[in-house]
Amino acid sequence: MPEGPELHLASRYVNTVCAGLLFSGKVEKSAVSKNPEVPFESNTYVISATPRGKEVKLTLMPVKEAESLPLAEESSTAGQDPDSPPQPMDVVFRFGMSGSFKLVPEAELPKHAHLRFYTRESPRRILCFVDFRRFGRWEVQGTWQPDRGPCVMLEYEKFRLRIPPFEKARTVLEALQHREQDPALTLSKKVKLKRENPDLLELCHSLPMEVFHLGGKGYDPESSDDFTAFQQWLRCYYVPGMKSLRDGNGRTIWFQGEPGPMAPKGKKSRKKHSRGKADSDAPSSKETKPPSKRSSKGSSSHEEPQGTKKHGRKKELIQRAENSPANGPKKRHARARRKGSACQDSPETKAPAEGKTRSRRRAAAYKSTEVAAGGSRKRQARTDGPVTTVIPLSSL
DNA sequence: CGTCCACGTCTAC
DNA sequence: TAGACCTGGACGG
Repeated sequence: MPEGPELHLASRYVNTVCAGLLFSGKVEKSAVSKNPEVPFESNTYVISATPRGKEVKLTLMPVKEAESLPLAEESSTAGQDPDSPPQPMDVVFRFGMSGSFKLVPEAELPKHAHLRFYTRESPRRILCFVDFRRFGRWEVQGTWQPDRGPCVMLEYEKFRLRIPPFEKARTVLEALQHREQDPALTLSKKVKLKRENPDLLELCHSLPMEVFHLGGKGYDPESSDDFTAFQQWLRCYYVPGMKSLRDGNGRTIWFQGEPGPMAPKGKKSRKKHSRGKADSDAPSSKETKPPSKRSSKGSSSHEEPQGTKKHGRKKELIQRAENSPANGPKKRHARARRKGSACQDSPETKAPAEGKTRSRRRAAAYKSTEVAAGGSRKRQARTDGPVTTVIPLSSL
């Protein structure tokens, strides 16, 4: 679950479920993951988490057991000097598109659990890093990525610093200044006005905060099938009647009203998927199909959202929205597909068949702040938050 | 069955 | 600035 607020919630989840929980042994990595092994081993350790933007740091902290050093017992330290206790270790995670943490009974190891921390209890449990698409990364003894933007949850004030170097951005910020209210007002009045009439920068913070306060409704591995609260919260993303366009990076931007003067015009041909190189993980097959060319042009931004039009999603969404008993029989899951896909992910487990279909229609509406940020962000900067390096005046 | 799409980075041209 | 990296659900034929 990759959005900023969700990583924040993931961190809280880990700290909640792991509070007072003792872990033991080695950290186990799935065979298919290309991420590094985590060479940590301890008889007894605890786990805590720290969030920052779109990263979460797990700290593995060995616990000194005051009384438990019976000599014979320490046989389990493979490559470790028995005399020196294991050192604490930090592991920094990025979640990619689908990463999450989940604490489960050992008997219920989920599919795609690529990193596993075992508890010490008798029926063991496992804290898993679950990531079915495997875009997530972790780094042993990692630190926060240096060129990331500030955390919208914890470092919001940094967004107010560093006036962007380009004129238009400065103009915009000046415009925000000019919105300042009457200096004669009391502070509480000013705060109140600001709350009622938030500017762009204000929203960069308040939106993720709102998601965070949805709490378990938005991110909760225990009841991860229920996204209704989050969907209710969304105003544009996949909301019927809203428009969407693809930006220069091929990302679909949802919005209401006019797209603005910087809207993508040309609509270049889409990315195509073709070659897939046979990985040890991949199901072989002949991947030599010609680049399927389809050039969807003409991004008529009025009309319906492009994505919805093409695939009838709008219908689907309206249907969902109207999914009340009064609407008569829907054919909804007319064909419940049960594909027994070759799950190479966790070969050693019999992947509990888990038939729930999770809704995919959930994501990052708060990201819509990027719409206003225009396309000119710093080259390499990751999109942790609205690191609005340039906010063209015209886009406001 | 094939195509398209999805909450994000990375890196090779 | 395109692909690459992945899995899997929805949909079209």
